[in-house]
Amino acid sequence: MGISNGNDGQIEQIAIKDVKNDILKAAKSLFATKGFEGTTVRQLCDKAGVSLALVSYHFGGKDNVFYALFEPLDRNFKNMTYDLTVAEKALRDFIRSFVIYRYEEPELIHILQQELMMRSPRLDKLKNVILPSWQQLRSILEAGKLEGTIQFDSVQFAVNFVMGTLIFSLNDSFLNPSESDQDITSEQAAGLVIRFVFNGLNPTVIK
Amino acid sequence: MGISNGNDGQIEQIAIKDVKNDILKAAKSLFATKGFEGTTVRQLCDKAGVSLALVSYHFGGKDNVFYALFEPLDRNFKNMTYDLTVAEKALRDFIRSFVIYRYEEPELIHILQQELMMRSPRLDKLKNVILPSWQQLRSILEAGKLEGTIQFDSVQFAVNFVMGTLIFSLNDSFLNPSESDQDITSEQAAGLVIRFVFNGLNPTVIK
DNA sequence: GTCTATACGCCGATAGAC
DNA sequence: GTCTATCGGCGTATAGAC
Repeated sequence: MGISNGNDGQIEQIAIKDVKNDILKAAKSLFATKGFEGTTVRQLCDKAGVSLALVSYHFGGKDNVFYALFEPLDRNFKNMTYDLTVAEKALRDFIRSFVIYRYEEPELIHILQQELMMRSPRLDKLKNVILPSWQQLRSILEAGKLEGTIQFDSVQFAVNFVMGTLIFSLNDSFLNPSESDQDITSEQAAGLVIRFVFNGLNPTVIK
Repeated sequence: MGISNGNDGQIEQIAIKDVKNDILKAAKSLFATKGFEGTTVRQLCDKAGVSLALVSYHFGGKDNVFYALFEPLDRNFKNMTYDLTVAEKALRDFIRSFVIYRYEEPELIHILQQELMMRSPRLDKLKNVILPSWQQLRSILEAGKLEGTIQFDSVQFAVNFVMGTLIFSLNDSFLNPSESDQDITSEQAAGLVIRFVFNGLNPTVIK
């Protein structure tokens, strides 16, 4: 149980083959590029350089490898809160931390998006990871509306707009084949997203 | 070949069982809710009320059922062009037609999103359907920047922002469990999206 | 054209040797 | 703990009767 690092009680961590970690690393990469169902346990073990049986032995099945991937993310986002009395700053912070996390863990976020789009049966156990963010954003937006600093007609649409912008704020090599990676830092990207969203939600001129 | 309606040369179209169409209808619904790979040919035929063998007989395999779904969309979007000399209007029209089409064919668009997210092997044959839209939007935005009516730093990000907003502009029952369907028309929804995007791309006040 | 029955491959999981 | 070999199930496609 818990966050075993594969060599419990052992101090020497370096250069010891950690099968569980190898499988997790392979899974993160493969799930991100081919999807959960599009990845076979055989591919997983090949990439990890271990034999077929070890996924079941260490995790008890392919599904549990998947859930194990999201344990760190779960721990991260649980503790995150925003001061709703200054909604504008809260929104800015929310966006920045999302964009930055996205740059740090692009595969994990991408897998999450895939599962969301597919309405996968695994989402049920991932609710703890996803819904809090959505609800935080909604609370921030509603607080901002009361405060008068954020404007919109429908919370629903506003939440969707912001999340849509956030989720598509990373380049997609398929959709943007010409331009290779832009050399933009996560901070710069966060700035662009913040500007777009803030302008979008503060309609100074009705067109 | 082509758009056979299942009873070639026949005038009487009503109440004749059209197996091909029944399969397509079932496929559209099932692919949208369970994904392409998550749907089996058996489920497909059950829902269509025909026997297992007919998918292969009429379409030559599950894959071809999928591609057949997008033939009408392909024809639609091929002919669509926008007058780039008035970029602001072009952008408005682009957004409106996208949102409205999304309300008319929610399943088709949803399937497209799924496939995009999964980087599915089927995307290659769907390039003709997807890339033109992306490129049109990019052209419009670039024209607007020259014209001075649309402002942004990075085309890349601007395209992604707009597309993200568009794609997430429909309600997701999973992410918004409380609110049931909002009674909003496609025109109203288009208006909301247009306002968000236009404000987002016209930074009148830097915050 | 449409059906039922079946072939064949691939997947996830496990048994059992080491 | 890790391996190889194998089981049972399911998915697609097809053969063959009608």
